[in-house]
Amino acid sequence: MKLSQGVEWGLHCVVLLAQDPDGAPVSRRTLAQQFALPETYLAKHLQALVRSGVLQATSGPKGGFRLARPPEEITALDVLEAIEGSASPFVCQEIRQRGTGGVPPEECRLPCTVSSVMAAAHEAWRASLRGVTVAEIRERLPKNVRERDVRATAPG
Amino acid sequence: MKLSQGVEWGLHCVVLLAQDPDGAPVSRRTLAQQFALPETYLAKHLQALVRSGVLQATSGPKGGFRLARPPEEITALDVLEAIEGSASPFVCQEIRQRGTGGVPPEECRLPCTVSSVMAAAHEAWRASLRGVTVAEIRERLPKNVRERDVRATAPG
DNA sequence: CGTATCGAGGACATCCAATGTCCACGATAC
DNA sequence: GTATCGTGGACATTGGATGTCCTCGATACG
Repeated sequence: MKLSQGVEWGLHCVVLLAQDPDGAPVSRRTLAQQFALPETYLAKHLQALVRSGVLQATSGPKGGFRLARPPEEITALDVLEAIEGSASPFVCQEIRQRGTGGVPPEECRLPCTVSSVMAAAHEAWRASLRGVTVAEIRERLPKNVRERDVRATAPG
Repeated sequence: MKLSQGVEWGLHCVVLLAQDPDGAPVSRRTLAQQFALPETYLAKHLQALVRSGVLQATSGPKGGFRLARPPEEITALDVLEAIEGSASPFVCQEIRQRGTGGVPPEECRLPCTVSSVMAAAHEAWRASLRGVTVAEIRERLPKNVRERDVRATAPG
């Protein structure tokens, strides 16, 4: 089980954008340079965040990305599922229906017990992430990091 | 994020073995036929369960696998981490230290906030799985499945 | 002791998603 | 009009998951 590293990129970028929610849009180039990330690949994840309604994009010169909602209304789960998708990491293959111990389909209308246990764990995981907002993450950063100006060090 | 299907195989096999904890060992062939799984590949996962102390293996004719502990003392987490490993799905790449916004290493002795949030979610997930034992899963199976004899339909 | 049946473990092939790059296109500020 | 931006598709690369095969040691049975 492995999470895409795009999740880390997305979370850090969204938190960074939360440091100046109403400022000018920040370009993907600036965001990529901020963390030394490959720009075009980061762009893929930023696109996913736009499609999910977490970020808002602006075209043209002076364009870029900003938060689509106040950081208090964006949860870590929003960012994660925008990038990773919301599918459960456990996919039940219904092996109970196969082989010499096969259970007939008419007895398999409900998910099997194993599947239910895994689903409950996934929901606990989601609940944990849903309980943390981007605003809270920002508040928990060290003071000097929290108050950094995103655009200050962007070279020409 | 995706779990290995070996987790599903392992859970079903362990639950099956829990239906007759003190019976004769069940061979990997019988287990594979029970769910129509590829035998040699299933063997890899069974080996992992042995290495983690969940199963106990016996060599020679009449050999096979049985539970290493009573099913009340085996949790879903034990089985899952035997097969998937116990590493967190989120691996912090410390991107906060890189790029134009780089934080100096001496300020990074503690894990970053993003990493902490992800770690808490992972722990919530583990706690959920740790709260369910193999014995409980077995109890929640339909009666006719729960009482099936593992070896009954094994052909020669 | 000899043989057949079992698990352990390594070498190897295959497949697919994650990662990363590049280009054509439309939008927009100046 | 042009340069800068995001969008989206095509493409190459890579590593892990999946799956097979072979050798080895252990053991039950005669």
